[in-house]
Amino acid sequence: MPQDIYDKVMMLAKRRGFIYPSFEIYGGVAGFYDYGPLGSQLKNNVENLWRRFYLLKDNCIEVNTPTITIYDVLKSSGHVDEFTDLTVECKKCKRSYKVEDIIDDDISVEQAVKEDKIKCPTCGKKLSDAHQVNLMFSTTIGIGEGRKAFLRPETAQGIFTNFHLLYRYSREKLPFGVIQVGKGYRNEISPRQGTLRQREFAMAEAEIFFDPDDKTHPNFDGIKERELYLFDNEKEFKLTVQEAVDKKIINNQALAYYMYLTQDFLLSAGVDPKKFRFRKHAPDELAHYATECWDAELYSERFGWVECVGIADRSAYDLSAHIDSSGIDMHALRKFDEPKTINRRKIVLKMNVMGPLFKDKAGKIKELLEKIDIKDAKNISVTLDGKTIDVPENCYEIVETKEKVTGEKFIPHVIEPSYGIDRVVYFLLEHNYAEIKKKGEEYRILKLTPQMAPIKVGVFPLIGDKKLVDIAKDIDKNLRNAGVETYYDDGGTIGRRYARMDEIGTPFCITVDHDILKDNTVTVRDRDTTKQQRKKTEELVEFLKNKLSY
RNA sequence: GCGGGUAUGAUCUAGUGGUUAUGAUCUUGGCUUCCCAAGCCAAGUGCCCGGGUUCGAGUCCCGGUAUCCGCACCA
Repeated sequence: MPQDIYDKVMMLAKRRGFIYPSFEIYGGVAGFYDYGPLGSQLKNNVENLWRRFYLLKDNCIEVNTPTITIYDVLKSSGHVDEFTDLTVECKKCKRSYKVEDIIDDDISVEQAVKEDKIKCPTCGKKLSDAHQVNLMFSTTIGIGEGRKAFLRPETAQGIFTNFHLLYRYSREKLPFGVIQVGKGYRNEISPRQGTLRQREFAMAEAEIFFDPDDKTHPNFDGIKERELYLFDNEKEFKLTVQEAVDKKIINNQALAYYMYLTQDFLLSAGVDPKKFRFRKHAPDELAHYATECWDAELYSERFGWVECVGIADRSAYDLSAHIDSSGIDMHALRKFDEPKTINRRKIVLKMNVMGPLFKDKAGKIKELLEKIDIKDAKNISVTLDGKTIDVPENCYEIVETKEKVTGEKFIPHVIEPSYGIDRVVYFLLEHNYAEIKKKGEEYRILKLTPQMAPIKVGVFPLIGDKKLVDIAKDIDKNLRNAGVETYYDDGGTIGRRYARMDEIGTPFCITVDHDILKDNTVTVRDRDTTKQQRKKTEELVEFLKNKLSY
């Protein structure tokens, strides 16, 4: 029996082709959902609106990288170590532990569990239910042993691993932002709550790279007087973006700017402003890579406040990690206002002397010599394989040079807004779902914005008269050719057809009645007011395009 | 992963171990020619999966799966 809005929304979603449980004919699998025809279109509309905000408004660039990600990347990023622990819980004191931390190395985990060797370090009670907490799906690349890999738990790493190329693409100027829209995978222990927590899910992430000494944003002035909807774990309040930064409630301009962009996006998409807020992560709930994080939370009548967007300051965490493990230079250059001239003593090696003298070690010695700090022009030596090797004076020259230094290297910091698209899609359905009574019967309207609605216009002949049908079909075709998603319908009564469109959020309906034969006009009905206005057929495309534009 | 509830057409739902599984919504065709889910006629689609008990299981039992609630988990 339908009980609350979640049930009603999910019923409607399944019946009308928004969301289906995946693999249902084989019993279904928890954590997987299909988007049907209308759901796919709605999701596309959400993603495309998102792109408008990040690609157009914020001038980001977009990339696409594989969902299968090699071990090395996720090892460096910290995901491997944070994700593959066998954990146990103590039923009594409710603590959970990594098994490796509390048992001896010389017994296997299975054995330890069987023999009750695992005891709670805090209260001494027996621990049970050891289980693998590995939120990444693993796979192998190639046949046989193959190469270890995972399905990515976030799209971000594909951006970080290309940083040096993208930095060049952006003409070596900061800040610049890179986005990726795609699937992420987390092998959740027990996914629930429908599409709000899936094992395969759509994400839209932006990684914006900043100079850590300058976390300002070029568009900040334009939005600094706008209000942010904030929550400090006690009360909800509003502050302008500027105030939030001044009062240090939000650490820096960049973070605050992307919070506002996120708020603007969600409200434009049709999220109910009364069911929206930002909540700051407490220090102990921060992800391993984050130094500050704000969640955009949306309110569900069933589930309460749900995180839909995380906006994190990842600092230099990821780039540092990839520099360390790959050896690739992913630094950025901070240019000085004026190039500085630095006097340097430099060693110039005479390889024609060193070669014959050191033979196969010459190359390595050269590398070492180029790194050392030269204090004494004489008595130069290096340590190779534990042996000290003196380098005779005839092997090199010390020259005094003046070098122009144009800037200093640093590792950029990253601000990351990360969106769970499936959650946004669900909330658009829940927040826009409305029920009214019509003649005592329940009447459902999905008040999606015209921009988000999967179908923009219903096109109907008032009655099945062939003349009207032909004209209506013609109008339908013209609108489609003009790029407007339509739905032609001549089945059932006119009221039923309006009702069908209202239920899937179609904002407009065009009805062709007999007046078309006199003055070439049709009626255009507005979903929310049910008011109609007459329009000449030749005005339709322009009229609708105007209503549907962003 | 633990404990509890639930599972009947696309959706909602009735069903006491015993004929061909109830009703509604829905979909399709026909009549009606109509501006907000009208009516009439006809048709269509279903007992989550696997075992067991029984002469006989949608119904009882066991296991699985899905889903809901609570706990844990959600970097």
